[in-house]
Amino acid sequence: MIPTAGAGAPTLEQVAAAAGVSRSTVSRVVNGSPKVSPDVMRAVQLAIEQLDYTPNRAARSLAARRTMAIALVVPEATARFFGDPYFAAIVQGITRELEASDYVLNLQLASPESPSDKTVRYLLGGNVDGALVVSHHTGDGFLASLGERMPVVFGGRPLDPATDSGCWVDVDNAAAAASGVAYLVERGHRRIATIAGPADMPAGIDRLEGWRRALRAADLRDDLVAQGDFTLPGGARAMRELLAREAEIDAVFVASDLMAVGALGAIRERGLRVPQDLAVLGFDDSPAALSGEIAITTVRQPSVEMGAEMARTLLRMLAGEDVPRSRIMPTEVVVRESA
Amino acid sequence: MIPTAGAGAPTLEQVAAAAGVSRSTVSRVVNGSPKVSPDVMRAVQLAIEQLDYTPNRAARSLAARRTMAIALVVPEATARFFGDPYFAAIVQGITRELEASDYVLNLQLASPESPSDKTVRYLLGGNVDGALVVSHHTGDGFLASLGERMPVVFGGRPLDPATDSGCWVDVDNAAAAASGVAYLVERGHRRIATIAGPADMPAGIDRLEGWRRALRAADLRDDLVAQGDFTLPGGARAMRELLAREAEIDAVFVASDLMAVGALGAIRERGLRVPQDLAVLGFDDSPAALSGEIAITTVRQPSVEMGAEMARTLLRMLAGEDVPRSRIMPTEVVVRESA
DNA sequence: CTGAAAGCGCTTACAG
DNA sequence: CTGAAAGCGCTTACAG
Repeated sequence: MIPTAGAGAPTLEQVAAAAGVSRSTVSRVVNGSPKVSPDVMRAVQLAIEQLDYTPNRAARSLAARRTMAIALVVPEATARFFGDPYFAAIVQGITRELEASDYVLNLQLASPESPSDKTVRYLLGGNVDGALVVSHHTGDGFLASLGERMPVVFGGRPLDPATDSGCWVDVDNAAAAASGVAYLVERGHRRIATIAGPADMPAGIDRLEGWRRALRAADLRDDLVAQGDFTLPGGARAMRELLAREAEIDAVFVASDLMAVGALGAIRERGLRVPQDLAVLGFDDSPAALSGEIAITTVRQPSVEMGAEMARTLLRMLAGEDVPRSRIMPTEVVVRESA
Repeated sequence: MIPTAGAGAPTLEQVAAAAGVSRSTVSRVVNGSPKVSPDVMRAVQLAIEQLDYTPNRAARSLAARRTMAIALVVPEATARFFGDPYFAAIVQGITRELEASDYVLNLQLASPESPSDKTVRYLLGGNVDGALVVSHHTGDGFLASLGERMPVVFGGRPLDPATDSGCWVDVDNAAAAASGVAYLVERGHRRIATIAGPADMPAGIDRLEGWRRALRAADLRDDLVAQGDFTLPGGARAMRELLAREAEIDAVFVASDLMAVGALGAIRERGLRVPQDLAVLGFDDSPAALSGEIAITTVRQPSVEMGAEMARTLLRMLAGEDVPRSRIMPTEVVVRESA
């Protein structure tokens, strides 16, 4: 016999009867209303304890017109979501912050192109009170305008400031990348390539821009660009392409640590030493930077903290508070072995 | 001004009015009841379309006493959940199967020791109709007995057949490991070590047992065991330990591909060649097996398919169908470069 | 095949 | 500070 979930669970009505008060009063206690006398409060809490009462979520949602659920929307294939420690950090920050709240997190893995009908219906069908959107791409107008329909916090700046809505948490990717590349220049590197992130994502666009900016400031050539896709094999592929194109490269700025790990593999295949023959600078400071034999020097962004800040901001929006449109977090160059 | 989610959404009542029928009839159409005349059905569908109606999930849950939500419970730290491609495969299979259903998936990352109050309340509070539990450990009596409270499908056999409840999907880990080790023996290896998985998990216990069984069958010594934890650094650590203890090792069976990647790094540090000096056999056939420079020979388990099978089984339980208590999936040795 | 009505378990003004 | 009552938006026997 298969049991049924939540069958026979005690109701607020039963708690009220047990405590000898009205349902309204039990509701007030459950929701932490301040205007309940101490002794009544105690009686109700006792009854709740004895009956092991848990409020029915559906009934609560229906009556209060709030779901107490938040969607985490990630327009990426499952494999990429799980493959990049960056996401792990973001999720960790989010769950850490939500743990203390009454909200639950619902994960919506969408396709990178445009969200499925099911995702759209889910989001717009009143199933969540707000959404956290991470890793958004150009062309996803639906997500970009989601902020007009419900409270939304984006991880990363909007691609098109005109159409985009909602708040966001980000780092100054261009400045961060530029400071990393400036470090390479300072160390004496002159032929500096880059492995860029996707050209349809803010992080991809801005880090490339930062690399460019730093090279121009140093009067160096900015022609060595290989396109990456934020995956490990993509980083390896891009590095091979770079190596095939130009033998004189003495440093490479890779737009994510995971791609940097791939690049390191490609460099090793060619028998080159890191950092002696070729310096490698990553971005993120995710666990990937420390996963290989050589610790990767990287531009650190506080990913866990960014996830936490996203959640915190959404929680405040949900509580009706005013929040700043954007929050820019600090970055720093973390020097290790690879550069 | 922050918008409110789902505000002003059309109700079933409005659809009924627009279509000129009763609410009951609209409900029947929405739920695909067969006893609705074709023309009425068409009229209702038209009204639904025009109003862009989506049923209110909370109201539906409350009235039907079903949540249309499934929990995915993973008693692992965020970092491990995201770090191992095995989980990615499982989730991929699950979401693929659920995509076509009306159920949504709620991720519950719990601590490996015992689930937090919030997780327990969430599961028992009638928030989901059933649960999928992956990566369970000894000592988690709550999860083990969850099957007595609601429909549950486990990924992996129960640790204690007596107290455990619910259904499960698994491979024959012992037999699979034994066949892999038999392959190593066949290739002429004689001093075969193992890096085991956690001793509090079925997969850890059974793969170790399989390694042992195959060695004894071949009259070889089974004393070279190092304890791993299913993480990459853990695999590297265990391999270093093995290498320090015994110089004559000519092969190692590693209980997961991710640990095998770590082991490969440790072997390279020692200047040994794979597979010439030391053969490495992994387990899973996850993307990790192909992530490095050398393709890892591994014991394949159909992880995506196992996730899909778990979801399928739960869906059938939820539909009131009888399902087999367990389902054992096939495995095979995939020969590549490392052994 | 269709509708009227009760009810799912809560919250929330409104009175007092 | 507390309670009676309406109502949230659905589903589901029950009649017909």
